[in-house]
Amino acid sequence: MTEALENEPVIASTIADTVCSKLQSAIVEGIIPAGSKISEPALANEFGISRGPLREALSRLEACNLIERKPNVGARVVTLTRQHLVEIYLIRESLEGLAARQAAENMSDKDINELDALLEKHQQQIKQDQSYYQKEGDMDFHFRIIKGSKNSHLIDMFSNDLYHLIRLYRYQFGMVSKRVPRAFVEHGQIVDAIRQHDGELAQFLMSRHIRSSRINVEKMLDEHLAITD
Amino acid sequence: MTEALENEPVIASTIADTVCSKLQSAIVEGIIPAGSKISEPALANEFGISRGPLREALSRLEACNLIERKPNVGARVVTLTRQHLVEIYLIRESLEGLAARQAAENMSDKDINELDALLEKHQQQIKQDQSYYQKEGDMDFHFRIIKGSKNSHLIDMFSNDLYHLIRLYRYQFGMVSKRVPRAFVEHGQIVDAIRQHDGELAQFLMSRHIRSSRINVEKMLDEHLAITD
DNA sequence: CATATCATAATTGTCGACAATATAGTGATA
DNA sequence: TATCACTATATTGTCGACAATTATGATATG
Repeated sequence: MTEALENEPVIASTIADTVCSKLQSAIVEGIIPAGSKISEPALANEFGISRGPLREALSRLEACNLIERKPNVGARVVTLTRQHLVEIYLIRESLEGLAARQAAENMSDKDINELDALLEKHQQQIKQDQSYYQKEGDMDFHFRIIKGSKNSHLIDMFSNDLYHLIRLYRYQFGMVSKRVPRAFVEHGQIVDAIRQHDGELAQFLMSRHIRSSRINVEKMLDEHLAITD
Repeated sequence: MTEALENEPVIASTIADTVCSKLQSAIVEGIIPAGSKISEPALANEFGISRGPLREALSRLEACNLIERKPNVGARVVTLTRQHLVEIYLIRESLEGLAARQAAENMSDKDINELDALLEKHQQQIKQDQSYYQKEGDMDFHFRIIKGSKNSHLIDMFSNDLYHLIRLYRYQFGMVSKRVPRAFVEHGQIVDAIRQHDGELAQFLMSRHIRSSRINVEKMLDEHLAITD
């Protein structure tokens, strides 16, 4: 609860901020479909704002890699290709391994207890409804570990860039894997390693966890087995 | 030479683009000192442009982590702390290890030959003038490997973010290490591994190379031995 | 009929002015 | 004297209009 207060010190948000958030959600959830062109006048009209703050929001979306802009031409929503997805997984394999290692070194007992609680909560959710865990819960866990690393630059990289792309992929490809039970077990192993402050082990387990996930995804993509349960 | 043409298809640069580049250089080279406040009217005046494109440039600088912006308050040039520097080194250790691995898998023979040529050139430069190699040459080498990974997202992350921060650190702390000869040897080992397409080895060597560099930097920072040769 | 050229329309980039917010300085009060 | 409140100033955020560039479609020509 202390955290909750610290995380939102003061929210002096500008129009560009709120619009950027809304657009992030809209793109991730596919409301603005992948590959579609973005018209500045149209969007500005829709939000009832001027083009100035909208352009600033677009700048940030470009930094998030959610849109691509060409000078004097315009912006398009990014389309996630298979190759790009693999690239992101490889990066996660590498970076989240580091995050787990630093989390094992830097997380406080309180942090770890909260992580445990999250795991417990996920177990409940899985019994009731796998889909939530698959879409957002898994992300919650991974993000928690990133934050636990206390590596501010690492946290930044995920918050501004990778986080949205991963969510985008989940919505866009929207396939349900049989790995959920297995992934949950692996999450438990990672937390154990962190609790023992075994950085090396945590790194190894996290890297392998994501690698397995990647291989699973590659297989599903190859077999065109999206949405097949 | 094919590459050279492909890399610069057409340069339809906007004002925001060029100003952003100039500001990047100015900040990295310390012309705009670390921690200094950025006044939008003043800067716009200096460049002879309006505040519109300047703000867009500032948005990108924020994405590069070269400045920090607070709503309704303004922008300040980032000041690189010791902790932040260590964070970046840890990230490089992780990411450039991955880059080396993928470079070993994906670099063509032509790419590798060019890498060899670069190494050769560096050897000449070291004999004449260590300082260039220290400041930019080393960066050239590392960036070349990143590009060699053919991992577009990885390349993006470095081009937009880490690259500038690393250069900033070099200028800001501006210390000369005795590791130059050793580092050069390690570069050679890495290229060898890449030539043999031994991804695992390349990854190991690159990670260790950066780790050594980090430890060296930490030691120098602890001893307050900046500028001491 | 296909291609090239040119004029038109639409979109993006840029500018200057106004509104909203934060900072600095002054004066009043405990 | 220190602290608080308030005013004045300066800076940032937002807007609407204009300029520059690109995309579109019609027309002419081989």
